[in-house]
Amino acid sequence: MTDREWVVFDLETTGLSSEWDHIIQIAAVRMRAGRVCGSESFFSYVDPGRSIPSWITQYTGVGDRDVRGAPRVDRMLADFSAWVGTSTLVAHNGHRFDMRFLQAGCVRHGLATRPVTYHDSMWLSRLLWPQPRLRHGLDAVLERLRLTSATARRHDARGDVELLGRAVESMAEQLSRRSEPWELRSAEGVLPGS
DNA sequence: GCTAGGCAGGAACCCCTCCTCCCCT
Repeated sequence: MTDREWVVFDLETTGLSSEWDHIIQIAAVRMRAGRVCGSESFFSYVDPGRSIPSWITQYTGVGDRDVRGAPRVDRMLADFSAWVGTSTLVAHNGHRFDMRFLQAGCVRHGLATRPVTYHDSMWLSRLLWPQPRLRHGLDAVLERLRLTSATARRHDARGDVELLGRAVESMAEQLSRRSEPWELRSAEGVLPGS
């Protein structure tokens, strides 16, 4: 499963609804052969074209001043798509959150799209720890893996993607050591392209 | 539009429908 290149990414947005809300920050790291390539990262603020709600600034640390002059979502998505190339995307709760925002951005701007394969790192967590009633949120996963960082700021895309990259690395390594067969679920989303 | 939207997964029940909880910002 780790023979393909993976791009682990995280979005910060103005809220939870891909219909009503907008991306304000994206960060990503590339993984090769199951290892995060520290030198290969992607980061951008995104101008949502409207004021960022104060509770979102409190939550993420991202305010109007940060996104002023930043690319709009259509430009960011095009740049991100070029950077991703043929890699498989990975995001935490990406199936229900991040991938929907990527799709919504493409639809909103009428961008031609290409298919992109993705995994949800929550699926990795459920595969590794299938016990019922176990939580699989990022905080719970980080706690089980005993992953902390003195520098990574949670709820900033750069901080979250640093921690998520290490979590994905660790979970993939633990799964690869298993003797019994297993299969990681994948799905198809979209990025700009043709 | 604003602290909220919507899906996944389980239960009950027989193949969909309903319910509850999770998880992201």
